[in-house]
Formats: sequence, structure tokens, C-alpha cells
Amino acid sequence: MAAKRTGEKYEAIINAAVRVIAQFGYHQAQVSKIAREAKVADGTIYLYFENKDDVLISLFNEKMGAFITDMEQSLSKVPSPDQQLRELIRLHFEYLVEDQQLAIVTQIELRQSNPDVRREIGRILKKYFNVIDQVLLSGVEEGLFGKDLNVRTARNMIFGTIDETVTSWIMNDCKFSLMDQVEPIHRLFLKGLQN
Amino acid sequence: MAAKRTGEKYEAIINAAVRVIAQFGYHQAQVSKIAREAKVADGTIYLYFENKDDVLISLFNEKMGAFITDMEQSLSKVPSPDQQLRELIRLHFEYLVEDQQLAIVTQIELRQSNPDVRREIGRILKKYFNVIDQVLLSGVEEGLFGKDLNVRTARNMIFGTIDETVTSWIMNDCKFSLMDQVEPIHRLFLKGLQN
Amino acid sequence: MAAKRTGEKYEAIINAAVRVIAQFGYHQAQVSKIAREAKVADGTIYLYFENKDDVLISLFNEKMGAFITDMEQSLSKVPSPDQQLRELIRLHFEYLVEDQQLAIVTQIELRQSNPDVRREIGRILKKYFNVIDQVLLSGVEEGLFGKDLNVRTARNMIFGTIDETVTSWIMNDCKFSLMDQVEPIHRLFLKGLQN
Amino acid sequence: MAAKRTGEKYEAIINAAVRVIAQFGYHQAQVSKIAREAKVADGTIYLYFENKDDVLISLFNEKMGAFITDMEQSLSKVPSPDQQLRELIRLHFEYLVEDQQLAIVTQIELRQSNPDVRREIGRILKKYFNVIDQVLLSGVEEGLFGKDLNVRTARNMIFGTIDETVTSWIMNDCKFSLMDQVEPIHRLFLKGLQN
DNA sequence: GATGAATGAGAATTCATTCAT
DNA sequence: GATGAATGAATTCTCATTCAT
Repeated sequence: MAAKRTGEKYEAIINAAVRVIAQFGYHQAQVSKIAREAKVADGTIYLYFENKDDVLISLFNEKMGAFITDMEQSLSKVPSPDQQLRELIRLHFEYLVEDQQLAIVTQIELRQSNPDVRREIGRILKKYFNVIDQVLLSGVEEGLFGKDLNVRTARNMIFGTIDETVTSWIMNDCKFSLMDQVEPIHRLFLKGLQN
Repeated sequence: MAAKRTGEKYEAIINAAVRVIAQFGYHQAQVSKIAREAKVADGTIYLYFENKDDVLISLFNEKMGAFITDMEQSLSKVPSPDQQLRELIRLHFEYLVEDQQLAIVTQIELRQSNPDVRREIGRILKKYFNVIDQVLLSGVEEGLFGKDLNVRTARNMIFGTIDETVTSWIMNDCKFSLMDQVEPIHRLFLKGLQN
Repeated sequence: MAAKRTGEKYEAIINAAVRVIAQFGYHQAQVSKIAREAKVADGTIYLYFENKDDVLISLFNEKMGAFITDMEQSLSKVPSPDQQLRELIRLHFEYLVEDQQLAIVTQIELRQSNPDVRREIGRILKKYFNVIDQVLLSGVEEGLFGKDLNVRTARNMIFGTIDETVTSWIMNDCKFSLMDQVEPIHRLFLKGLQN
Repeated sequence: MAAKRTGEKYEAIINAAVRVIAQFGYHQAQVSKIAREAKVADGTIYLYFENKDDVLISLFNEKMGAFITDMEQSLSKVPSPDQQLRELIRLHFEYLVEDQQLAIVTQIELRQSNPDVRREIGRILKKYFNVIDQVLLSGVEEGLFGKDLNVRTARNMIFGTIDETVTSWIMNDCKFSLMDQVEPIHRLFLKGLQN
């Protein structure tokens, strides 16, 4: 029987995985520990997921999918690429500030996972890159950024900066205010990219 | 008996580790495989290193130490913070273009290592952050950047962008020219940071 | 609630088990696969059988019971022990040629089953041994075989030869004609046993 | 590192496997139980064998190889095919009477093993079939058996009878004398096959 | 100093069986 | 009677590290 990939327990298991990984770290997140946290039997996990990797990939996929959907919706409400860029930074940070466990899992722990999981994560991340690229492209269209803007270079700067900032925030035990970084980073980007 | 941490075999083991990890990946880089590549017995590794983690940490430390020394020397030859920033990007990229195995190991593979190794890597990276910070501070001093520049924010942007660019380059099988990215990235940084 | 051991679904499950074991092999014949093949729910199997072993034992029992009944009836129609011996070989082979799935299941697959099942199979086989013994005993009575014939020895030869011939036939993908073996084997037996 | 497949511990593990399987049965012969019986660590087994299946296949191969070598040597000392046939039965029985644990393992327990192991066992058994065939062929050459003897049919009878006799002996807890069966079975074969 | 054979702890996964609906 | 989602026990194999030679 194939994995169900939906339902109440499907979500319970994913959320249990986030909690367990955040608390114990990737290498101490055994299937049985996740099962116990989700209040299901070990075997039940295999009714909803192919294997342990599938749990982790699904976790990232579900959370990142929701994030991207939210992001797209939020960005659509914002008229100018300028403000879209700010909103992108803001919402990215907000998401992780609101769910610090998720932040730890996606920023730190899942990066230690095995090659298969990391490959899938990379694939999922591309969707986010597309969102960033869209913002950049409309910025070019509207004349905010120069026509000669190399989108990949700019996207690497944007994602790299945001990602490194979050990592730095977590590594510093979330002691500095991530939200306070939105404006300065936005200003850096704008000045750097502007025509 | 404490680990020797020096000598011909010490280096042979570290370089073997780089080759093995680059070829087989972090998860397939067993001690015995590294030993075979270094043409020593498994047990010999424990005469020069405390344990496997110590090999990985030492690897990163040696390579990063040499990199930072080179970087400091190069930067010292460059007068203006403006050009130091360019040199920093250029040398960082050059190092990894020249030794793609090392690039794979430090950019991709070692990031999957266990918490202890990653903690040490973080500690070593701080030395590099200091170098970046120095460039930024002298830029502020010389009036190139504003007095209100948040050094950490700026450093996160610089390191994050460089790091993400390299990762993106490796993930694309080194197909695009990393060196061609130096100028556009330098321009982005300057424009973003300039007073 | 005790197992029903009778009814339409009882037979459906047994026949599904034969098909599944023949197709996938003993080790890949899970209860859920048999249930699906029989078009019943997993749990339904436990309304008709005590447990999985009981399915396998019942399978062997039903099929072997029918075989022995047929055999006894056929032998009763044959006057001489000489010809009974031929008929025994012929019918044994015919049964398995007619139902090769059953042949695979009883000759190959069920022999890998666990101790409990094999013990029961041995018990059921004894009924067949009795049939063989009857033929031998009437042969002795009628003076066809010597009075000093060791019945167990002779029966081991007869059953062992027939069984090994069938196994060899299946292992050779039923490529040679099993029915063509009836006469030569019958001749071997007769010459070997004859007074 | 590939499995060593030789040495003191190699043999210790094989012999431990025979003892454990004979005592506890195939399904209760865990790797750790075999390791304990062999007085080595679990992991040591994997220095000498690829995996658990390899232990079982090697067991059969080693024991059967020695058996076949002994058999060939013994048969070579016997001039006539007539007496070779007796010696074949005698030595086959003697081997298993001398080592009843081995008898249980090869006759009963290993037949429950998984498809891979059974396939290999079949391959190894063919060597024994060749030995039997040789005896039959020299019998034909010397005019003891008819020129029209179907060697496969005869071999199936010989192996089938011997095998079934041993199985029957074990199933009866070795209560009857297997060696006493040599002469009657030899007589049956000779009479059955003789010209 | 150098070797490499031996160690043994630790975890994902399967599948017969149950029982609430 | 029938269902099928949920259960949870049970086992192979890897690999960092040691230590007798």
C-alpha cells in the first residue's frame, strides 16, 4: 500500500518531527521518537510516509509550500517591486520568528540530512528562488532596477543575505531582533540594485 | 597519548580526507577509506588526530587558516577599502576555483557534519568574519561607508552573498564562471553600502 | 470467535493464497496481499482462519485431502498392485501438471514455511504415505513383492523419487514432460521391488 | 573491505552457525546468537562474510564441498559401479549419522531459507548430482545398467530416495538405524537399474 | 611509531493481528 | 458479518575506535 500523504495523522507526524528535530537535533531524531511525540505507533508513520527521508522531505515541502503560497499572496497585495522586496524580507523573517522551532529545523538541522533529502530540499527551494526572481524582474520592468541586472547574481545576494542573517540570528540564540534587520537589509538591497 | 597534530602524515591524512570527501561525499567518507587514501593504517589516524571529528575540524582549520592568512596578506597590499572589498571577493572565488575539491568539501559536504564539527567550523569562520569586519570598519573610517553602517548586517550580506554564489556555482556543476561574478557583486556591495 | 473454516470466502481465500504464493513466493505472500487477491478485507481472513499459518495449513490440507481422495478412488478402480503403482505415479504427476501453481506452492514454497506449518504438512503427508503403504502391502500379499519387503524403505524410495522428480521438473521450468517419466519410473520401482 | 572467507574465525563462525541453527532452528538463528556461539563480536562476522545469507551459503558450500571431495575420493577407491553405488549411499548416510547437527541443518532448516540462499544451495547440489551421474554413466559403460538408462530419471530416484530416507530418519528423531538402510536401498537401486 | 583485526552499540522498517465502526 | 487503520515487536549491519603485536 502506498503512503497516504494526507490526513490528521499525516500532519501530526510532520509537526511532531519539527518539534523532535528542533529539540534533539537531526541526528537524535529517531523514527520512534517522532512516533511517540506524534502519539502514534512507529508503524503508523509508514502508513503515511514511504520512509524516514520522506518524512523530512514532506516536512520541508509542506512548510515551504505554505510559506511560498503566503509569500506570493502577500507580495500580490503590494504594488511596487520596491515594497515587494521589503515584504519578502519581512515575511521571511516573520515566519521564522513566529516559529523558531521551524527556523532551527530548516536553517540548521535539515542541512545535515543525507544527500537524497538535501537534493529534494534544493528542488523545493527553487520555487522560492522563482518568487525572488519575479520580484526582481518586475523591478527591471518598472525601471526600478537596471535592464542589465543579472537576476541570478541579485537573487544570490538576496537569498544569501537573508539566509545568512537568519543563521547568524539562530547561532546567536535569537538574541538580536530579526525584525529590526528588515529595514537596513531592504535599504542595502535597494541601493545595491537600484538603477 | 595525545594527538600529534603535525608531520608529514598529518598533512597526508588531511589531504586524503579532502579527496575522499570530495569524491564520495561526507556520508561515505569512512575513516578506513581516508586511511587507505592516505596510505596509512586506520589506527595511524589516531596517532595524529583525537578522533574523526578532529580530522574534519583540523581540515577546515588548516585550509581556512591558510586562506585567511593569504587573504590578510592580499588585503594588506590593497590600499582602499573599496578595492579591498573587490579583492576579498576575488580571492575567495579564486581559492575555490583553483581547488574545486576543497570547494565541494567546505561548501557542501562539511555542512552535513555533526553538531560538534559544525560548532567548531562556526568558531573558525568567525576569524574570517573579523577580516570582513575590518574591511568594513576601515571603509567607515575612510568615509566610504556611512557612520551608521551596521557592521554585522553588512557582513551578513557580504558573506551570505559570496557563500550563496559559490553554493549556486557548485550546484550548477561549476558551469558558469565564478570569476565573472566578482565585478557585479563588488558593484552591488559598493552601491548598497556606500554613503 | 472461532474460525469458520467453511463457506465461499473460505475457499476464495485459500485459492487466492495459492495464486499469490505461486506468483510472488512464500516470503512475499503477506496476509494483506492474499486478502486483496481474494477481494476481502485483511480482517476477514481472521473470521475464517485462526491465523496466517492456519491459512497455509488449510491450503495444504484441502488440496492434499482432495488429492488423496481422488487417488484412493482411482486406485480402487485398478485391480493389480502393479498397475496401482503406475496409477499412483501417473495421477500424482497429472495433478501437478494440471495445476502448476499448486505444484509450485506445495513442492517449493510451502517447504520454506515455519516449523509449525511444516509439522502439520508432515502430519497431512502421512495420509498419503498410508496410501502408498497400502499399495505396497497388497503387492506383498499378492506375491508381487517379497514378504521381506521393508515397507518404509520402499515407501521412502517411491515418495522420494516422485517428489524429487517433480522438484527437478519445476526447477527446470517444467521443460521436460513429466508424464513421460511415468513409465520409466514405474519400471524402476517394479524391478527394484519385485520378488 | 571484501569478506575474508578464510581463517580460524571463518570456520568458527560456520561451525557456530551449524550448532545454533540445529539447536534453535533457522528462524531463531540470529546473527548475534551465532556470533556469541562463535565467541566473536557481531561485527566480526561481517569481516568474514558479506552478510547473513553469505554465512548460510558458505556453510552449505563448505560442508557440501568437503562431502563431495570425500565422496569422490571414496568412490575412486571402489572398483565397480555396483559397489560405488553402495558406497555412495553408505557415505552419505555415515556423514549425517556422524554429524546429526549438520544433518538437521542441511536436511531441514536450510530448506526454509530465503530464495537467494536456496538458489545457491541448488547450484551447489548440482555438483553432487554430477557425482551420482558419473556412477550411473560408468555403470552403463560397464554394462551393469542398460544403455537406454535415463540418467536424470535414475539420479532423481537415487537422490530422492536417499534424501527422503534421511528426512524420514530425522523426523523420527533418528530412532531407526540409518546405516541399516544402506543394504536394502542398494538392493532396490541395483535391481531397479540393472540391465 | 605503525599496524589492522576485532569490537559492539545503535536504528529503520515490516507485517501478522486486532478491534472500533 | 465485514472492514482496514493502527499497532509494536523484533533484527541485520555499519563504522569509529582500540590495542596487542
